[in-house]
Amino acid sequence: MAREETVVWERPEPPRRAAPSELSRERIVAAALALADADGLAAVSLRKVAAELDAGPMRLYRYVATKDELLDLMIDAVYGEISTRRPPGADWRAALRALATRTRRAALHHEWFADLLGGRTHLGPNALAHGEATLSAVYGAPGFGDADAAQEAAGALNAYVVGALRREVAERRAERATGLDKHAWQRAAGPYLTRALSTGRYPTLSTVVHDAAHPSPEAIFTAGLDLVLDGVAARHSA
Amino acid sequence: MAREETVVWERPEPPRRAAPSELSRERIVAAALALADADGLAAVSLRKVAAELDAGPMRLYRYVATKDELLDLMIDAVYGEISTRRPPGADWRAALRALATRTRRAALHHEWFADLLGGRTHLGPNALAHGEATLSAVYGAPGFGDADAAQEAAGALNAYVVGALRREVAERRAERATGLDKHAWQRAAGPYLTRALSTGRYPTLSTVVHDAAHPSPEAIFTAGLDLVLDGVAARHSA
DNA sequence: ATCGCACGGGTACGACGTACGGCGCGATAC
DNA sequence: GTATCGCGCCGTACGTCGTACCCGTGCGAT
Repeated sequence: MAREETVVWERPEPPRRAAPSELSRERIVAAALALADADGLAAVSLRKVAAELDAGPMRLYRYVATKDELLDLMIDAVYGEISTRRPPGADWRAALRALATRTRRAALHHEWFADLLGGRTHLGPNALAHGEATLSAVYGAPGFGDADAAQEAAGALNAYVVGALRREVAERRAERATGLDKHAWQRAAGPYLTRALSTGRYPTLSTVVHDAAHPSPEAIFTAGLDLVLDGVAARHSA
Repeated sequence: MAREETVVWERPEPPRRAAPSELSRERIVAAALALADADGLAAVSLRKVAAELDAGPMRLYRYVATKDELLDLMIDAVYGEISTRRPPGADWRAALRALATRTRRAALHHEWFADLLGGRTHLGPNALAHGEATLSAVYGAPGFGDADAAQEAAGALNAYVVGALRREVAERRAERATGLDKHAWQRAAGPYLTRALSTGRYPTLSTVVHDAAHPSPEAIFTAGLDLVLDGVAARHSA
């Protein structure tokens, strides 16, 4: 650093006790969440997170071994926002419904969460708590004694939620990209789609798209959710 | 380029008719698939794909506007590998089962496909054909006249498949990362998990993990699949 | 007061997606 | 036949990324 190239007088003071900004995983993750919420996952870089905390990039490596690890922490933070409290007096079905709905709310609040959902095994404490809540909703229920049955039900439900949320977020983004137009998506989303559908190569698809009532995203989510829960119930009674 | 800074004799010839390597979307996508299959999605960069075809990076931009567009083409190429032919004499249930199973096979063959599943709206011709096949399996079935019901069933099934495949691929990778050990995953996957489970904070989770039979991934996939199909059937008869 | 060591984090590297603009080629005008 | 023009292809270069490396700093032992 500027060995002798200037005289003392015009050489800056040593970097003011560097950056006395206190760091912690919590502060780091909070800053990362803020960036991701504001501008998407792509806006989360170690450099930007660090800058947000008045630090150089490498300081973060004391708290996090790799960028992926930061993402893991972010995921678990969101799981932490999803309450796992069971509504009082709720049967297994209502309990599962509540968990799924809350997960959906979290994913819509942090759209980047959907990008990460199911991408790597989530083993953070909050994710485990979420898994615990899901499993205990069915495992305790009468007639659900089998551990395998419980795992199967919880796994299937979870898979549905992951897939449904990813699709919903993807559609929401596509919609937003074609201008903020309200529900003109299925006919405005690129004249391309209209053209593709009118080629006659996808007859069922175009009939269905044309005839369907296009319910709200929330209605679609709950309809599919109930469908899966019906499947769980079918196994349950058998 | 080297305006006059050397004499002719030591100035290289003009770049030999550049690279006469013939390009096409097909060749580009094929090269990208090969890279992704070999080393994962992260290994797919425009530079590497181009290099594979003896071209400079920018040549690809004649065929593809952006890297995301290349990814879209890759996705559609995989959808193209998934046969949409309906098994002869199959009812709606068998038809959906066949589609889901084939999708799974494709995702296990191209693990990176799972990374992209559900991430953006898939509107390529092969993806549309896949959607057509899914919808027509239920829309034609007796008692499935309602377009909304068909869309609901197809959507729920698709969401399940996306979530289940992402989880399966993620687990497979985690397993591979802890050494190639066969099925020691649930007890070796980090002593961390064992420790976490023995804290007593996840009682159901640890009971279930301990008691469950841990079936093969394929069995898990089909079990969940049948559960969802049961749900579809429940709606169907109603 | 001096020395030695450990380690925190700044500097720098290689790779990325792609904006930009200059070079070379084909078409047009004489 | 030659000179000029314009366009479009793609090489060069920029800004950014994750993180390896290693130097300088500050502390504990002497």
